Amino acid sequence: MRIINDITDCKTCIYRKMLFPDLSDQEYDIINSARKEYIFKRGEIIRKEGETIKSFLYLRKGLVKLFKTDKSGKDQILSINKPTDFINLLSIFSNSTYKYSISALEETYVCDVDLPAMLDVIRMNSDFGMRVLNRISKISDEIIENRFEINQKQVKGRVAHILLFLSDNIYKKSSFRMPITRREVGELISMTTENTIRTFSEFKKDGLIAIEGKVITIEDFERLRNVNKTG
Amino acid sequence: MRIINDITDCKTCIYRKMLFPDLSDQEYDIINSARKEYIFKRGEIIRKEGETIKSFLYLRKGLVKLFKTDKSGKDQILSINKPTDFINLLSIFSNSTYKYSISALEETYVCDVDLPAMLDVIRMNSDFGMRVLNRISKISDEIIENRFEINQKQVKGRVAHILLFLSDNIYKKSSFRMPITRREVGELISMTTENTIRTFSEFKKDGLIAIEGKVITIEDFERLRNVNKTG
DNA sequence: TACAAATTATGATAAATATCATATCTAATA
DNA sequence: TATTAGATATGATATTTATCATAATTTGTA
Repeated sequence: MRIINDITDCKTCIYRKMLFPDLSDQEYDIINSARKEYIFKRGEIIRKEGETIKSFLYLRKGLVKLFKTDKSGKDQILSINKPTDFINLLSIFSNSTYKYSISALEETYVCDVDLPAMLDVIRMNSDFGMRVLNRISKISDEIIENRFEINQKQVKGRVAHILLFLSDNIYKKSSFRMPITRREVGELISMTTENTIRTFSEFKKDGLIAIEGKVITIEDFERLRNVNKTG
Repeated sequence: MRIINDITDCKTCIYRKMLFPDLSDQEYDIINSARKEYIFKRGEIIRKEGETIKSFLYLRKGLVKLFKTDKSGKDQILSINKPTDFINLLSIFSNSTYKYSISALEETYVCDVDLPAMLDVIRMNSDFGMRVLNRISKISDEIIENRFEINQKQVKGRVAHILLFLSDNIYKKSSFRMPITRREVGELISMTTENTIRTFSEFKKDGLIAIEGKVITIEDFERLRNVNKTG
């Protein structure tokens, strides 16, 4: 992890319009002066379950996973998040400590705004508050919705679900480098690594996808979407 | 469903201290005049997936389930909620329509406050807003946490989890009338009705619980907690 | 480059869970 | 009260998934 000293001013940030379109100069200054920017390398832990929540985290660039570790040491992945998500989740309002960990799946840029400063601006500008709330709550909603989907399916449907999620939501391409290992796919869909791998092999054999090293190409969207629905 | 015409004034409501300890008279009046109170009988639907969210719902008395229905018509229960939960969940901030349905598991009293009035008071009183947010976000957090727990376990552990949830969190007694059928227990823990029933029978045979009609008595907490942890 | 560790891969088998069938019991209601 | 739908119960069997074992391949790093 590396702190960026020469940070971008929020006023000129390219993401400004996505979140801060209507703050006053004073409000910008409060956020800007309470803000740090960090780069995390692939594999680095951004926040660990149990740590005190001290700031809002805004994902500027990169890809992260939110996960929990059970007593036996096994991980369960709650979600994969991309720019420009807030990755603090709801816990920021209901808990003082993180209930999950966050780690970087690729080089990731995070804006870190001190909690009190952010709450001050939310209190000053309730529209901004609602927008933040809206964005944060969407992440919880998606996790719940996603678990609902996953729970209805069995292995093949679950793997298809994840492949389509990566293709449709993250990369918006039919060909992409897998950002997570097969084990992690398993942690995301509550399946063993072996069965996840087997399913990838089967999809390849059946011509649904092509696998070249880490690169996956979806070759038959129609059938894959069908497996997602029915399998 | 029946509307209560002679509704309790928030200022004198016994639940006041749990949520509204510090509102001004003006703020009370805004909420009070935008408020209705309903009684739902056991089995009645309180809100249906897809309906427009028009109000905050506060559970005064009773017990409800939040559930989603998939394409094939099967239900999945997200959570069971008791007084004095807000039962709107997060969707209230991130969606305009319900993403799940709510139904009454017993006679249930619900306070229904128009959304715009509630948002006005939240804007006027940010401490109140934070308290509401805190309460709502806790429900989402609990759903996520609960799924995490359930996913790690297999049938026996899952059934034990639900029995202990009902005993520890809902009734705070070792003996209680089951508020949901075995099918619904299955919908809550992602298991078939048959396997859920079989597990109840097995717990009975092993002396962990006693079953008399709808009444369940936990007879051996220690072993049941152990099954919850390990099985 | 070479080594170690992690990842992907696949087979054989065991275990868990779902499905189908049938029967009894219970609760709602005409 | 008689009827019926739903809930509980249990067995037999099929299907799905996990576990264990072993090997090839890839990746990170000394």
